[in-house]
Amino acid sequence: MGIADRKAREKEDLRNLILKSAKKLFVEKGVEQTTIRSIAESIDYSVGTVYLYFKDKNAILYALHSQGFSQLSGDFKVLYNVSDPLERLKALCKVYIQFAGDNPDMYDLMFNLKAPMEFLDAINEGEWNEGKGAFDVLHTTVKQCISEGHFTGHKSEPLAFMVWSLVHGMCSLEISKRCIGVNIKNPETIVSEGFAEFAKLITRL
Amino acid sequence: MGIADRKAREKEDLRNLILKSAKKLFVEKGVEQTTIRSIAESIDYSVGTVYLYFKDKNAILYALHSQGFSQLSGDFKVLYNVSDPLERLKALCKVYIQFAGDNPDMYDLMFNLKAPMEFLDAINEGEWNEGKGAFDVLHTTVKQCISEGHFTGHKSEPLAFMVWSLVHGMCSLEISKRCIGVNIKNPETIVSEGFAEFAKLITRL
DNA sequence: TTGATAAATGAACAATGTTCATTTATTTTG
DNA sequence: CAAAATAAATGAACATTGTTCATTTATCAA
Repeated sequence: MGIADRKAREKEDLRNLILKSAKKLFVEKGVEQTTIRSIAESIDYSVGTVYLYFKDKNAILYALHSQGFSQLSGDFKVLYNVSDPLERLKALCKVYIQFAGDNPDMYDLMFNLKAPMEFLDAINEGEWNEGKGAFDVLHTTVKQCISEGHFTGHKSEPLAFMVWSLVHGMCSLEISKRCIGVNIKNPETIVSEGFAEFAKLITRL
Repeated sequence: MGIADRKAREKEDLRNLILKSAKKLFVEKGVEQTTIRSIAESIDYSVGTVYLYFKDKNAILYALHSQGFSQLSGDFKVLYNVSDPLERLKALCKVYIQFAGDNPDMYDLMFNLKAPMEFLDAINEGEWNEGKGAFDVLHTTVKQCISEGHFTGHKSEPLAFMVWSLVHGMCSLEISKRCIGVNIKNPETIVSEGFAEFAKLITRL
């Protein structure tokens, strides 16, 4: 059916238009300041139409949340070129940090906002495939580091979690501007400096 | 003036009552679900009265934010008993993690919520003494580790930031339940296991 | 007792997320 | 092609929020 196809395509298009506009407004004005009305208005549709495509505001947040993880996964693809596991581990952290720095609002949405996860709870049984995929890349890399003789006596999963926590913590603190409040000398470069210390630290192991 | 004193005390009392009740509701129902009306109702005062004692909702959040840092600083006091800097550094992390685990909602309010920081921006020039104090304890400890021969070739401030990021990241990921979504085998123990890996790692340096 | 000051009230407002009866557009049917 | 059926879109209406402020009530000083 060509007509059904076209209608499906049109529905998909409008759905994407809503998401695109919502993301733009989120980045510009923040999640809380972005109203369904403003989203609707920005694409010249009525409020009700938005609710025809998304159950509620959290559903929009979750959809963007998913898009964010797709993008991050895409960014991770450059890691295929790095054969040495330890170098790949460090490169992975850098890609992660770069992503957070380039898309702070998106990062916040993905990791700090609770709304998308609540939506996830409500829908299925907490299955969060995007996040799982990203963590697996890290975990696998750590395992490869270990099997190449690094991190002797360490367990892969807690170690991977530790690395994730480290980079996530740096990005979160930077994004929420807690570094500035705490009077760090160079808030602009503290993340890369902090990570450099970590890289130095693990290179010897 | 005894009367003026009593009145000042009464004002202080009511202010604290509002805070106490607000904190209780925040912990029970979450920050967003707690309305000014519900706070007022729970202490049998009218909505307007709450606004007599706090400029707006963010002011309440910031007051609790400050209380949280006071509590954390208090918890840090046990560290005076630990003379070895490296042991003290590890103990500091443990106290931090313990605090976050015991008061997840408070921790979230202190480190993830943007509202209190926005309030801070609005009032004075981003001076955030409570946070500064807590970071200084960490920074000083790291410096002492270095002067005792640990972490050779590392810079104290970025290293302190790295440690802070690590524990903050672990606590944040745990509190926001991202660990569960990502299919970590034992989400209940991953924080202590992750930290154990870190402790093992720095003990050799 | 009375007037002034401070404290407390709650109705009212604007903004928000959300719903749903109604209208409009599109497709299918006779 | 007209009419019925289906799908899509609308926006007025509702409940709930943070916030304000004219009014009332309580407290104190003269």
